[in-house]
Amino acid sequence: MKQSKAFIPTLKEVPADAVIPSHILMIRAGMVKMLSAGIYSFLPLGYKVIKQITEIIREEIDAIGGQEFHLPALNPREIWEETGRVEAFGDTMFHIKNRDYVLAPTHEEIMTFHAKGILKSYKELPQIWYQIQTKFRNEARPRSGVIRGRQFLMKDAYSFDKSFEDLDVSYEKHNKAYRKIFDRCGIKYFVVGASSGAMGGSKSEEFMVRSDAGEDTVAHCEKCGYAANIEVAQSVIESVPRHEESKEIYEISTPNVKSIDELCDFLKIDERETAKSRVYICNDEPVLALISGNEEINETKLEAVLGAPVRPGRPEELKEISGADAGSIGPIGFKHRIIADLRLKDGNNLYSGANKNDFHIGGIDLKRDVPNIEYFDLRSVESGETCIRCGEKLEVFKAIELGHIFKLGTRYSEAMGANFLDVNGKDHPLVMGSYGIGVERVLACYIEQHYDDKGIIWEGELKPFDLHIVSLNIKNEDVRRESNKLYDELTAKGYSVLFDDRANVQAGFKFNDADLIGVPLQIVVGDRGLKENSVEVKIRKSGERTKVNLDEIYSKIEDLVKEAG
RNA sequence: CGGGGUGUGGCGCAGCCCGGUAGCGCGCUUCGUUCGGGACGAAGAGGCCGUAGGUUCAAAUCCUAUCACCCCGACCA
Repeated sequence: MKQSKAFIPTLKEVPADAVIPSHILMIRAGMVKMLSAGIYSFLPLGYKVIKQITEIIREEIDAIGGQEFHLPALNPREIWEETGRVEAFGDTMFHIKNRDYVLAPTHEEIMTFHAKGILKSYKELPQIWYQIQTKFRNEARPRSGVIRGRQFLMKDAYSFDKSFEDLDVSYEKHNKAYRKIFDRCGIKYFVVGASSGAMGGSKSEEFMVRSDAGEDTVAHCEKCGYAANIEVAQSVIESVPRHEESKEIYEISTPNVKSIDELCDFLKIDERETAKSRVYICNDEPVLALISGNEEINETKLEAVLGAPVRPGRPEELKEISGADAGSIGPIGFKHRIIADLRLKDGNNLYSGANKNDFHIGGIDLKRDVPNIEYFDLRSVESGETCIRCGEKLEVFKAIELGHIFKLGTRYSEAMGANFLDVNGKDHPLVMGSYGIGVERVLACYIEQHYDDKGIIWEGELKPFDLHIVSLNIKNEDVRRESNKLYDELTAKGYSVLFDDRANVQAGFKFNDADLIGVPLQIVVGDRGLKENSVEVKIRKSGERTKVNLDEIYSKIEDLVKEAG
């Protein structure tokens, strides 16, 4: 590809609207251009990489028996009514104004529609069907470039099995295929097990990539691979000590002391000697949640414990419920349900609010003084805490969900009546799995993990080109002749080559463009080197440059391509 | 949806407070010089200042409405 003819509109300046590295670099390298919020055009360079990603996905899904479909994005609304998902998606689903169609946000219903009445016998199972197509979701807030868009390219596969045991097999095939796909893409990822909850599915796992631009917070153990969403993550933590001797309860005047910090300051005590109170309303009933010191209650865990949504009590309600305002509430004399974080289990000699403004109580023994207390895991895991599985340190960080494999079960087949006949001629709903990959996210995540201050650094299978010939001063006849010769021969040898043959572009400009685009190997052809019959080969990743005699350039390139991938 | 911010040439921005008919850098066109890490000179092209109303002799600038985009949060997979 000759750059003088290629449409690769690189940008020197950082676009005002882009914030995260991958977004900035994709725009600057001329890979994408935004059309509207969350809607991007892929320009030739970006699309080239996208095609390579989808090719890897195709190979690996085909290898486990997948068959590719091409499905409509425009769907009759009624098919989505059958499974109740028009309501479930709500405003996230795009509706067509002048006909009763919706734009498909995913394709469970459509695949199930095709299975229905056609996959009639257990003999035809299992099937793995997939597609790589654009999905539409009316995201309230698109962000981070291509990572959360209103339309996005997704590979989604669906498996159809005759039993849950067979589903396990299909699921495991995808699990392995996904690892191969992301490994081949050169992405560092980890797998988070997620309990799939109310969807009726039994198991789901998310393939995640660490990134500040992520929308999920996870706890991860580098050593043993334990990974969990912060909403369910656990760690080994020390409970507050139970002292030999339990003191008697006593009231302390604590004027204007509201926060735990203020309380510790005022009484010259450690935060572990305190129990913080938060009042939540659940099913219109107040619940007092106690947590050690200044830790935060994890509301998702709380909701799981209580089995219903919660909301923090409003300031004006608190006095009515407890007799005091926030900052002076505590378990002693609290008339409603009391639950506490495990860390506080059987703690004694604790300080907490007195349910009387400007007073706290000391000498609290939860075992003695709060007999109805219940203990649960209510706190969020924090970085540096101990892994429950291997004892190493956990890290807590943001992550992007790249892929999701999910045992659906019969939710869709039952709702839509997609049944098959077993050996005995008996009707059963197809047992389904669904497996998604955000294709553009793969690209964005790759860049998030492979860049420096100059630009993108391509390696491995995703690289848009093997080689970048950078010809300095192509008006010089020797340079022109040798560059063209190199370009023709390297292309003939089967390398994909980007050739910066632009006249009237300064050397520095070309170097910077080449670093920005990030092809792994640059071959710099200039008259200076040609006088010694040599060109310079630069490895983009290390910045290392070597003079190579033209006589041995092809063998050298062969070695370097192998090395640099 | 709540909070904050921004809309001025292809890109990045100044001008707005204090109204007087639009400017800078990059990019683009032509010519010349240059030519190994984003060159230099000269001459050009390109904007009804997001949109719609209003105030005023006069609006990029003041007022109102509206739209778009970005960030934080909520929501979502």
